[in-house]
Parts: sequence; structure tokens; C-alpha cells
Amino acid sequence: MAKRTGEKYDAIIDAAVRVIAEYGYHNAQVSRIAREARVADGTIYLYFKNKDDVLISLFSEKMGSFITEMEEKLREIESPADQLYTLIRLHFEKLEEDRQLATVTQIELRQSNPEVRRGIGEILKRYLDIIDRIIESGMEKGLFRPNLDIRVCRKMIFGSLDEMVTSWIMNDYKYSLLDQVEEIHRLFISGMGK
Amino acid sequence: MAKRTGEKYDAIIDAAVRVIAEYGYHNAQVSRIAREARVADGTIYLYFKNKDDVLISLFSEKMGSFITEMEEKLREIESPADQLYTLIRLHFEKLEEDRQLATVTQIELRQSNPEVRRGIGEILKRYLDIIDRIIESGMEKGLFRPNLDIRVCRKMIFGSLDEMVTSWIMNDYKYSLLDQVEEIHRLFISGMGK
Amino acid sequence: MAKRTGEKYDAIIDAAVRVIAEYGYHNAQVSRIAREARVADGTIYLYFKNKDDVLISLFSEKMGSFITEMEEKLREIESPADQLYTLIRLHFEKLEEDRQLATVTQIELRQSNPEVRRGIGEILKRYLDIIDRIIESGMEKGLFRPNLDIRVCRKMIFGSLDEMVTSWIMNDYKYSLLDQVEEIHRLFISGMGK
Amino acid sequence: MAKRTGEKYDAIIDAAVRVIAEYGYHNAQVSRIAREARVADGTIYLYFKNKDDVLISLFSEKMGSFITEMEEKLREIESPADQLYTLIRLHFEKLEEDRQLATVTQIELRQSNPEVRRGIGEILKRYLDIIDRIIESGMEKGLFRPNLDIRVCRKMIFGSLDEMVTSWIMNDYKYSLLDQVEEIHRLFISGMGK
DNA sequence: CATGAATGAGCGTTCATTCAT
DNA sequence: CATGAATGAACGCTCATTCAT
Repeated sequence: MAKRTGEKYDAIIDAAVRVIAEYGYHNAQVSRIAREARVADGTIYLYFKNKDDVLISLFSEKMGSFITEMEEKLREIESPADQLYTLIRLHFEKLEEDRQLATVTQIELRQSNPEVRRGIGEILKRYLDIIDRIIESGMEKGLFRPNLDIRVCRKMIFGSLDEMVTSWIMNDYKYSLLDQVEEIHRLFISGMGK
Repeated sequence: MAKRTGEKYDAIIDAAVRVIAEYGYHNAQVSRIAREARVADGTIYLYFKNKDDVLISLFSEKMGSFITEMEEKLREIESPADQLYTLIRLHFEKLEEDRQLATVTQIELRQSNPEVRRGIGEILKRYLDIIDRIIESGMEKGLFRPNLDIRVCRKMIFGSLDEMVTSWIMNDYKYSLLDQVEEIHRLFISGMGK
Repeated sequence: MAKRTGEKYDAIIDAAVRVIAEYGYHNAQVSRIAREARVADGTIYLYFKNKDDVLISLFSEKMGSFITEMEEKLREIESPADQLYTLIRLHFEKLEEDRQLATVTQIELRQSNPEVRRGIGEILKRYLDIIDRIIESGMEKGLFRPNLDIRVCRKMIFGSLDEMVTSWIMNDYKYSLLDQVEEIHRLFISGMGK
Repeated sequence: MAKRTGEKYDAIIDAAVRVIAEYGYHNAQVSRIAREARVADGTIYLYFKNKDDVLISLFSEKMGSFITEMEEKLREIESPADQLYTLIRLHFEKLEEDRQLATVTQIELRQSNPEVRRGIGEILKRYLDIIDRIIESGMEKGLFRPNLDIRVCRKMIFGSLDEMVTSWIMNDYKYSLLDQVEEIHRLFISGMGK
């Protein structure tokens, strides 16, 4: 069972994003997602193992393409400082241009059960790896202190960006995330620098 | 209704922490909390408005005393740099010495419904204020750059610490949070410094 | 247990009437009645066997004194026709002058459980007996048809009056019950007459 | 939601009648009705909005078809006196031939909450209208006094019939309602007549 | 006599998942 | 492949009653 592609597969995931964004995680019933996707309830189970699988897949699909895009963009940049800048900027840009997705991934999906959260954590590892590589590269090139604890820095960077976005959503998108890129970048560069 | 003090009030809150820590948020039924507190189901409703109120009160009680303790400790410290150090150390110390509470506040309660999350956010504001005051003080004393965006820095600090703790829990407390205090402190001090 | 007299006994019954009238049968909790009577919850159980007993006693006390009053008044009247007139008039008068009691006995207490309803029925028998005696007397005196089925007439009279009052309450006391006495009396007199 | 027809719709309503008749209003839990209808608990909510809706629908369905039948029968009758006779006879006939339904509508459903009672009242209006029309017709044709208060007479007729049936049930169907039709009819005809 | 804190049984409703068509 | 009617387990909360003080 559970073919993981096709027109309806995408329709269901997109419907899930819309429904969760509009009604909140706790009101995102399978039947509502099905209706929004113009599909029968049972059809969802032809494409996904269960509801958790829809949510994890949602995160995986959206985040996956984002991470891939991020990797491509960073590959074209030499300087770790510029890479970090781009990472922050893309992170904010992406979420700022799709508020629905931002709400869903930052707020709603965090209310999900342990199974889903574990799935999400798994996917985020790829993103953390990207951050790791930037830091490593900065250390190798002498831009950052040589004795930085990469795992600590990685968490600080991710935690900072994550909190920035969450806060921005909770404050009703009142300001622009992109305006904060410079400040954050500067703090990390001089914070990790020699 | 709803006396908010007394022996049973505390017993219920402590039982809630234990039950949630052991069985997870989604298996923390009112009746299970009651049983753990050696109290009848109905008794919970003599002390709390509803289940949400138990959870918010839990957070409020535990976080409240932590924040008060933090404020007292910081009042004895002059230097903003030392204050930041102490804040980080206490934050980690507190959660490291009570893993159950750490799990509940960092992992489980985040799965809660919007009402509870709102209550939690409200309580956290006091903590964010403390961070704000340290940054302001550092700017006034010429330790930090004068044009720092306080709100950005505050979120970065909180987001970093939060992610550190969450990560530590998700990795089964494998390492000591306190070992990371220096690194984090150094990064923020030089990151925000002139 | 359960002394059936005293200051508090009356206070509880009167409180019950007020609470039921104001909040409705389904919101007339024992604790609310106790509070209204300025008495502890447990005290109610010193005067009544249980909640049902309060309700039945309420009906019994109120209806009892009404029936006694009715009997006294009727004793002074000779003519069965006049007696019937007085019965109808007193029935309406009594309920019209105490709307709270009217609501409670006509509307709210009818939602009660079988036990209470049985108790109420028991008390009403005395009232039905009064009606019976009027009819009998009318037959004996040649005012009514000699072959009237007393039990049928009794039910028709009681049912008519009861429906009149219920309807009056449901229509927010918009009109006066006493205005209808003539019509009802005339119908029954000529209906039962030769 | 809530398809208001179909095989299961009928099954649930009929099950509700049986369960309420057998166990009483206060023991007619949704799950018991579901079991009796050989249907899952949740299925009830595919056909009804909630439990109240089941009860109101029950009354509506049963009473509705009764009222329709009544209207048809009366349409074939010219004389208001005969119409009244038929109304009384059908009223009793119907309830006498289905004791379960009689118990449920006369005794049990009257214990229901205000919402259900309101629904029932609404449905009964159609029945009261029928009585009105008979009286009006009788007045027009000179059979009844021209100055009758229709609303008073309507309530007396309905109240009388209602009380007759309730009494019959409370006395364990010991006698036949149909035996009383003549007496009641005679009383009203001569009571309202010139 | 009086109190009122504590008890715990009981129930309407939701919703992820299945499966006959 | 697709449907959507049907399932049934699960749970927060209320409130009449008790009993230690």
C-alpha cells in the first residue's frame, strides 16, 4: 500500500498545509483534509500509512526541497561568512514568503505526537548538517576560532533562527524577518570569530 | 471554586509532572494524575479550573520560582557579562538537576493545545524581560555594541538555550549541559561586544 | 436522621424554590441550594434524606398548605357550582401570585426523576379527591348528570387547569389566568350539567 | 453531517423508543440506544446532531405521522362534533395501540432537558392548530357558543386528553382509554354548545 | 448540630481507520 | 484505484453524598 507519489499525493499534502494553517493542528481532522483535497477519506490511506505519515511527509516534502535548494545555493558560495549569511537569509526568506507553511511547521506541527516529532527531528538533521559544514569550513579557513564546539554552535544557530521565526509568527508577522538578518549574522560571525 | 494553594494543590502538580514525564503528554489523563496524587478525580477540580489549568499552573509554579530565584541571584551581580554567565549556568543547572521537569517543560508541554501554550508564553515573558535587562545593562556600561537590537539578541539567547536543553533531552542526557556554559557565554559576549 | 422541621428546614425548601426558579431544574445543584439557604451542603442531609426528598418535600409543603387552604374555603360553600368556581379561581390565584412557585411546580419539577414524580403524584391525590367530592356533590344535588364518570371528569378538570397554567407560564405570563375562570367554569358546568 | 433518513435513521429512533420505554429516560444512554439499534455509538452522530436531536426527532417522526393521519381523517368529516369525536378517538387509539410510544412521549420525554422540551412544544403546535380549527368550525356552524375563547377551549381539550393518557399509563393501562371517548366528547360538546 | 473538603461513578461525543462496494 | 459509511475506543468533567472535625 501507500504509493508515495502522484497527483493526489501532492493534493493531500497541500490540503493538509492549508487545513492546518487555517484551523490549527487540533482541528485538522483527516476528513477535513480529505475534503479540502477533494478526495475521499479512505483515499488518504492509499497514499499514506496513517495521519502521522501525512504530517511527517508534509514536513519532509516541504523541508526537503528547501534543504536541497539551500545546499545548491551554498555550493556556489566560497566564504563561510557569506554562506552563513545566505543560510540565515534563505531561512527567513522561505518562511516569510509562505506564511501558511511557516505557521504549520513552526507552530502547529509542534503540537503533534511523539511519533511525528521524531520524524520531523530526523528530517531536520540534514539541515543541521549544513550548518555544521559551514562552521567546519569557517574553522578550517581560520575565520572562526579553532576550538569551537561545533555541536554547540550548530544548536545556537538553529535555536536562534527557530526562535526568531516562531516569535515573528506569534507576533502576527508584524515586522520583517529579513530585516534581522544582518544583526544575527554579525553576532554569530563576531561571536565565533577569533 | 479552585483554591490555588494547599497540600493537595502541590500534590496534584507534582503528580502531573511525574505522570507526564513518565507516560508523555498524550497519556497524562486526569484520572491518572489523580491516582498518582492519591486524590479523587473530582478533587482536581476543587483546586484547578480544568485540565489545562493544571498544566499551566504546573508551568507557572515551577517556572515562577525559577525566575524569582534567577532574579535574586542576578541582583547580586554587577557585571552584565557575569550576569549572562549566571543566567546560562542557572538555566542549565536547574533543568539538569530535575530531568523530569526538564522533559515536561521542554518536550511534553509543547504538544499541548493553544490555550496551554498561550499560558506558557505569558509566563515566559518574565524570563525574557530578565534577558532584556542584562543586554540593556551591558549596552549602557559600554560592554556591548550600542546599536544592538535588544529584541533580536533576546530571542537569540533564549532560542539558543532552549535548543540546547531540548537537544540534550532528546539525546538522553548523554552529556552535561553545564559543560557548554563557557562556550555559549563566550560566543554571546564576543558576539554582542564591540 | 432527617428531622423534618425547624428554621433551616424551611430555609432549605425556600432556597430550593428560588434556585430552581432562577436557574432551572438542571442547574439546581445541592451545593447551590445550600449556598442560597446559607447552610453547608452537609446540613441539607440532616434535614432531608437526599436531594429527591428536598424536591418532594418542597412540593408537599407548598401544595399541602394550598390544599388545606382550598379545603377550608370550599367547606364554607354550599353549591357545587360555586365550589368548582372557587377551586378554579383559587388554583389560578395561588399560582398567579407566586410565579416562582408556579414555574417550579409546573415546569421544572416535571423534569425530575421517576422517584420525585411519584412523590408528587402521591401528593396530588389529595387535590384530585377534592375535585371528586365537588363532582359527587353536584351529582347528588342533581346539578350534574347522574351517570357522569367521576374519574374521567376529575382528570379533565385537573388536566384543563394544569394545561392552562403551564401554557400561561410558557407564554411568559402575558395574560391573566384569572380572566379565564368564567369560561372554564361555564364549560364544565354546562358540560357536566343535565 | 446528519443525514435525516435511511434504514439506520429509523433503526436508531425505534431503538430509542424501546430503550427509553424499558429503562426510562434517565437510563437511556447513547451507547445503550446504539447497542439496541445494532449500530456503533458513532453511527448515531452520522444521523443526528446529538442525543437531544435523537429525542426531538423521535417525537417529531412519531407525532408528525400521527398528526398527518389525523388531518387526513378529519378532512373527510363534515360535522365539527364528529371531528372532535374522531380526534379524541384517534388520540386514544394511537396511544393505546403502542404503549411503548405512549410511555415515552407522555412520561419519559417530559423529564428531558429544556432544549428537547422546546422541540417537542414546537411540534405540538401543529396538533393544537387542528383543535383550533375544529372549534372555529363549530362556532361558524352555530354548533358552539359564538363567544367561546378558542385558546382556552383548545388548552382544555388538549389538557384533558393529555391528562387522561398520562393517568392511564400511570395506572398500568388497567382500563381502556377508548371507553372514555363518549364521556369526554359529550362533556365538551355540551360544554361548548349553546 | 453544623461544616465543607473529598469522593468517584457515570456519560456524551470525537475522529482515525477500515472495508464492502 | 477510489469511495464514504460505519466503527468503537477513549476521556474530561459534574455533582449527589459522606464523614472527620
